[in-house]
This record gives sequence, C-alpha cells and structure tokens, in this order.
Amino acid sequence: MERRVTSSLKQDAGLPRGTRRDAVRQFKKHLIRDAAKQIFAERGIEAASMREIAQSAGYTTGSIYLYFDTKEELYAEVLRDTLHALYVVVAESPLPAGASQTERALRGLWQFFTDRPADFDLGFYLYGGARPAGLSPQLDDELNELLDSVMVHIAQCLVADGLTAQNDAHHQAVLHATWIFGLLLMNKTRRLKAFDERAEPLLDSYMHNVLSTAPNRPRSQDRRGRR
Amino acid sequence: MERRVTSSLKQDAGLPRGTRRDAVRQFKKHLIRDAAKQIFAERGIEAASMREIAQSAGYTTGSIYLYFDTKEELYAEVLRDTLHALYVVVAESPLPAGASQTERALRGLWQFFTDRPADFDLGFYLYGGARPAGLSPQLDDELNELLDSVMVHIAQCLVADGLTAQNDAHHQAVLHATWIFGLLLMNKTRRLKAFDERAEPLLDSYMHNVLSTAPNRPRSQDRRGRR
Amino acid sequence: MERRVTSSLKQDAGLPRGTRRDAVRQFKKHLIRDAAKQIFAERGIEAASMREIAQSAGYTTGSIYLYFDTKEELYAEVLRDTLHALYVVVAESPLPAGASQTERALRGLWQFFTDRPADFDLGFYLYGGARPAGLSPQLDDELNELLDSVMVHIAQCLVADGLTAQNDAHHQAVLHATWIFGLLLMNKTRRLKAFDERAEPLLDSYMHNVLSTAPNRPRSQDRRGRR
Amino acid sequence: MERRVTSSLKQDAGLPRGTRRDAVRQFKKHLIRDAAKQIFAERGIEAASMREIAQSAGYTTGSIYLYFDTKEELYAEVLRDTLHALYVVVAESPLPAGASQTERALRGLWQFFTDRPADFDLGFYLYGGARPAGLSPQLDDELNELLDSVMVHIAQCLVADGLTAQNDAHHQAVLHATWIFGLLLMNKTRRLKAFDERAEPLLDSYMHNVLSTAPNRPRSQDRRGRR
DNA sequence: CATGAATGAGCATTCATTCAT
DNA sequence: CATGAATGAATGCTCATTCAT
Repeated sequence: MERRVTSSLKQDAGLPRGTRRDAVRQFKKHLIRDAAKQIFAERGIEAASMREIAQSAGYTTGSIYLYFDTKEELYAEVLRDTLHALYVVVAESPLPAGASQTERALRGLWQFFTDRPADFDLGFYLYGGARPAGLSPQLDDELNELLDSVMVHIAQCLVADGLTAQNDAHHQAVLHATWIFGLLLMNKTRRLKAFDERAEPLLDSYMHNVLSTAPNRPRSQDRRGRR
Repeated sequence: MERRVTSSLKQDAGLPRGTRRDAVRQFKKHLIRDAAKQIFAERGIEAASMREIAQSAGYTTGSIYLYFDTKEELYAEVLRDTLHALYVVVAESPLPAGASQTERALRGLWQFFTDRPADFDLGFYLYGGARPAGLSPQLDDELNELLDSVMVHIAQCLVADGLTAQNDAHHQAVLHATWIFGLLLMNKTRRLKAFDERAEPLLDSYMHNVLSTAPNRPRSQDRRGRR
Repeated sequence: MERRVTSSLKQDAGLPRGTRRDAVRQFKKHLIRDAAKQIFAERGIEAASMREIAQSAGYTTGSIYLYFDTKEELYAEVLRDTLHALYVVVAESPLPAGASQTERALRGLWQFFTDRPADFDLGFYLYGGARPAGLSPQLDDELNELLDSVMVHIAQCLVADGLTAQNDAHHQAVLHATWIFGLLLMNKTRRLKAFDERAEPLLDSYMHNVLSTAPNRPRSQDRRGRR
Repeated sequence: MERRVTSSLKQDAGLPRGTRRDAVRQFKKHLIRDAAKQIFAERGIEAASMREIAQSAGYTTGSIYLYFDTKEELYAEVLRDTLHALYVVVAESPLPAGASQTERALRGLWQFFTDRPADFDLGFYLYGGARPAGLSPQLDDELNELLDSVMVHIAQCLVADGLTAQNDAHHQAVLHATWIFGLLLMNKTRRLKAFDERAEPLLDSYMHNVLSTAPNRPRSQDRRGRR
C-alpha cells in the first residue's frame, strides 16, 4: 500500500513543464481506480462506499475527491478502463493464420469476461434504471463504439473463415456475440447451475453449430442439404 | 382471532362474511405490488426506497407495512408475480396442433419480456454484483424451478418437432433460451441499436437456424462423443 | 380470551339505569389493565406497544382508546391498581396478637414485591426523567399517600413491639422500609448475585439487628450494653 | 495507517506529532459523553435519542458516529465513566488515620450519588423491566466488579473499625450499602419528602446504629449459626 | 496535496393515535 | 361498541460530499 510515486517517474524530468506532475496524477488516479473496480465489483455500485474505496486505495475519504468529482465519475472511469481492456484483448489480438478465427474470437469474448468477473459485473451495472446519470452521453457512446469494433472483428473472422457472406457478416457476428453474452448472463446469475447445465459444454455445442454451417452458403434454403 | 364484520352493503350479500374486506385488501396489495414492480425495475432493488414505492402507490410510508412486513418480502412478492406470469404464458399456453412448437415457445419467451420490460429488469436485479442479492433461498429456488419448467417445456417442443433427440433436448433448450436472454439483454441495453441491428431480424435468423436443422439428422450422437 | 361479559353480570339488572353498562365497562377496563400490566412489566413502559397490549387483551388496536385516552393513562391505571394491592396486603393485613409484628410487616413488604415482580418493575418506571407527564399530580399524591399509610402501619408495629418510642416511630419506620426497598433494588438489578450474596440471609441479618434493639431503650448511648 | 500531520501551530511544539489532534478528539468525546449522560439520565436509555444527544452536544446527527459507533457504545462509555469516578471517590480516597473509616466510606457513597444525580439515574437504567437491559456482558461485568470493589472497601473499613469480624465483613458491607442505595432511591423518587422525612437525619440515625454496635461484641458467631 | 471532522439528507422500520365504517 | 386501515413523526444509523487546516 506504499505510495512511492516520484521515484519511478524520474525519467519524466525532460518533459515539458507540468507533464511529470500530470503523470504522477494519472498514476494516483490509477491506484484509486483499481481499488474502486474491486470494491464496485464486490459490492455493486450502490453498496460500494467512497470511504471503503478510499481506504482500500490507501487514501483518506476526502482525497478521492481531488481526483474524481463524484462517485459516478469514478465509476465511469472504472468502466472505461474495463472497456479499453476488452478492446485490446478481443479486437486487437493478432489473428492466427490457421483456421477457425471465428472460434478463437468468440471463445476469446467468453474468456475475457470469465477471467475478469469484476469487469463483467461492472458492465451489468450500466444497465437498468439506476444507470448513473453522468454516464450516458460520452461514456455510453464510447462503450458502444468499442463493443462494435469487437463485432466488426468477429465479422471479419466469419468472412475469413468462409462462414458468412460479406454482406451478412455483421448481422451474424452480432447474433453470435449475443449468444455469448446470454451465456455469460446465465452463468453469472447461476441459472445454468440451477438447470443442471454447465457453460463449457454449451459453448462447445454452440461452437459446433456455428462452425458446421458450410462456407459460401446461399443463406437460407440450402443450409439443410449441405450438411 | 377471526373478527368478521357483517357488512351492511348490498353487493356483499352473496359472499361469505369478510370476503369483501379480504378482496379489498388483495386489491390494495396489488396496487402496492404494481407500484413496487415499477420502482424496483427502474431503480434496482437496492436503490428503490419504500418511501418512493409508498408514494407511487398512493400510500404513506407506514401504510405499506400493513401489507408487506419488509422491503424484501415486497420484492419477493413482486418477483413471484412475474415468475408465475412467465410460467403461465410460456409453459402453459396451449400448443398449436400445427408444426413448429419450438418457434412458438422461443418467440413466446422473447415476447413475454419484451411486453414487460420491468419484469425483465427485475430478473436481473436478482443478481447484484457477484451474489444472488439479498434473496431468501426459498425464493431463489422458486425462481429457478419456474424457469426450469420453461426449459423443460422448450425441450418438449424440440422433441415434438423432431429437432432433437430426447436425451439432448434439455441441453439444447437451455442453449436456445440462453440466446433469447442474450438478445433481450442486448436489446434492453440498447447495444443492438448502437450496432445498427434490430432484434426482430436477428430473431428471425436465429429461428431459421434452429428450425433448419433437419429432423432426421443424427445430431445428438456426434455431439455426445464430444463431451 | 373469551369475553363473555353479560352473563356474569345479570344480577346487575335491578340497579339504577346505566349502572350495568358502567359495570360492564369497568370489567372490560380490568381486562385491558391486566393485560397491560403484564406487558408493561415485561417490556418496560417505553417498549410496550399498544398493539401488543390490545392483542394480549383480546381487543383490536383502536378499541383500547375507547377505554383509555392515551398510553400514559393506561399506565397510570395499571400503577394505581398495584398501589391499592400494596395497601391492602401490607397495611390492612390483620396484626397477629403474637410478638414481632414489626418483623411481620417488614417481611410482608419484601414479600409483596418479591411475589409480584411485575408490580415492582412498574413502580420503578415511575422514577426517572421519563416519568409519564400525565402521572404527576393526582397519581403521585395517591402513590405517596398509600405508601405513607404503610409507613404508619410499620411505625405502629414498632411501637407495639416496644422497639421504638412513639415520637421516633415514623422516623424508624421509614428507615427500615428504606432498607427493604434498597434490598429489592439490589436484588432485582442482580447486584446481590454479582456480590455473591443472597437476599434472604441479608434480610435475616437485618431483621435480627432491628429486633435485637431493646424495647423502651434510651435511644443512643445504651444500645451497646443491652446486647 | 498512521497519518500524523505536522502542525504549524506554535503551542504544539513540545508534543509528539498528532498528540494535539488526539487531545482535541478526546476533548470532543468528553463533550459528547457529558451531553449523553445528561440525556440518558433524563430520559432513560431507551427514550434517549441520538439526535437529541447530538444536538445537546452541539453536533449534528451523523457526527456522533465519528466518535461512538453505536448508541450502546456511547451508553457504555457514559456508564464506565461514572463507575470509574465512583471507584476513585469511594474506594481510593485516602483513609483518615482517625476513627470511623466506616462512616467515611458509607457517607462517601451517599455523597457521591447525591452530588451526581444523573449518575445515580444511569445505574438504574441498567435495569429496564426485568432484564439487565441491552448491555453487553462485558460492561455488566465491569460494572459489577467496580461496585464490588466498593463493597470490599467498605468491608475493610468495618474490620478496621472493629465493627465486624473478618468473615462477616462482606455480608455486612453489602447490607449497609443496600441501605444507602435504598435511601438514594427514596430520596430521588421524592418519597422521603412525601413522608415528611429528610435524608440527612435518617442517614445520621443509620450511621449511629451502625457505629454503636460494640467493637468487642462477638456478633458474627451467633449470626453464623442462624444461616 | 492530503487530511479527517462535519454535514444533513436519506433509509427501513415502528408505533401512538385517529377515524370512517 | 368495535374494527383495522391509515397516518406521519420518530428512531438508529449510513454515506456522498465539503472544507478548514
């Protein structure tokens, strides 16, 4: 919980005035944001208290407000961080030359949120009537943009794998991503367990269905025969 | 401790004593429950306040407690109501003699929550953060049981339509329902709109995929080997 | 909890108009008062709720107010009843011809409250800042009058037993009664138990001290030699 | 997690860092505790409200919780303060070389609570109804221990004054203290006044009785036979 | 920058009392 | 008389936010 900031930032010395100061500030914001992400994910947005976040970040109550004007702004920052991570991991990951880029992308989407339960939780809080007011305009657009870039990526995979025609690709990508989100939802809310099903076999089945649709297929009437 | 009051009102004549009073009481419970459902859906279970619910139902703060002992009991009642409605609409609706009972069931599932946005929200708030939030085990069991009965119903449809073997039916039912829930999620959170897609065409596509799997295709066997 | 009132009051028929009605009313007040005494003693004056008292008396919430205007008035009635009982038991009990009327009276005072823990509790609630406002004028006087009559009785015993001169009797009576009340206090508050003492031996010791003071003694200097 | 602030104020110079802040904090706790003692004594533990205590101490509602976590903890602190004061005043006060340490101790007990009416009330509220109300076992033990140390002190006085044999001393001490508490009770509840008696003459009489029991009288033996 | 005391509105719940029936 | 629904103020406690130091 030590906050040695200056030492690791000495190399900033040559930067324009104020820049090092800004870098330190950014670093501290990170510290708070990471602590907040943990607490928000554990407690939910309502139940998380600024006191607890502050303490967990090694700051006192009032100090947080030097970096974030409101609880909502802090939440927005936390969420933005998550979305950027999703963008990096799923959309920018290098496409393997081998077959089935589609499987890789969809499983990657699943894996991302499975590996980061806190991030998935956060995304959920976005949704619902209590949506933090300060979030809507900029952040919601940002969220959608980032998520759409993931869709575009999946669409490219579908085309590259010859599973879909170019003009149908985005539609199909959204359709598949929708299922992944549904699975994440069912899994997190413990419904799958209640139904005596497990996520992985369902994912396997779904992937099988997706990949077994023939390439360059004329989309509706022939699919049946091709199998 | 019964204290039935002989009513002097005419319209009460045919009913057993006290029935009218009870009926009024039930009606008032409905009023409160409906107001509560709205508020719970808008704000989430945590952020919804008994004060606001009371006011929205046209009561004062204390009066609510004449009908529901705690906030949680009120929430439970609200949720129970939703679940029973889902059970009735999806699982007990008469199966048409014609083909494609599966389509009917899945579209019914979609329609139910699309017609009742608040009810879908409610189901989500069940899960607040990582935990099935503040719900009594009984109620959670009740929820899961009712939802599972819907799965069972869908499974029966799949088998009746010859789309799945008996032993794979539940697995497939959950898989399809998962997609419906994913679509509801993407739709509610306005992601679909952001992606420039609409729910109905996606639903049409998905239904087409589901139904185009040949009746006589030995689909379940090869999947079973995979597991 | 049956409230058959009329049947046992038929003999009232010949009374002046309104009297039977009043008697019924009095009887019902008794029912409520007795239930209230129980609850007040169990819960304390603050924590006792009119709802619980009503229920315990077999009435509904609102009905109590037909008999007692406020909670305080009900409490006052309960207390008045207790005080009359004390008066009857301690002060009016027949004096035995045999020796040691003093011992009899003092032990009677102790016994009265020991046998009726609820009544002792009630008496205590009188005391303290939260003293029910509506109590002070009439009831407090009534209480004091009744208690003083007990003092007078004890004084008579002291004189009759030759333990005190007439002109010192009241002073000595109060002094002894004070000790009894102290013992009741220490016992009820569980201090005696904490000190590893028991009430009865202490009472025995005290009675021994009281009775061993010689009759018609010249009050100060000689007591020592007489033992 | 220490966060000592180097003060820029002069008068702080000689003290370790943070001491002044702590001292201020302690002082404020005292202010709140004293206000609380007053309110608790006036209203009783149940009826006293944190709001009123806060207001009386010059704070707002929430501020009290910066110093005391719960109402009970505040009450405990108040009571502890009283008990320690009693211990200091009665048990640790220097014993005069001259005769009659017993008189000094018993009159000290009387004087302590007479000088601090609120403190006497507090001790009573310990007991609310029939139960030792809402107090943690620890605190109750602490109370009893401190009170018992007073009894032990009185017992020592009795022995030192040759009024009681060693093995009977504690029993006699409790017996005498019981009377003092009885007198305090009768006095506070204004019964003495109603009986036309005053506390001081009664105390004088009692002290006379106590001290006039001969030093060389073999008093404890015959009592022991009685038990 | 950092602190942590202070604020005051807010929450779920209880309860004495009133009143239309 | 009796009912029980309705009221609204009160309670202990929490918490985002502010601000003097």
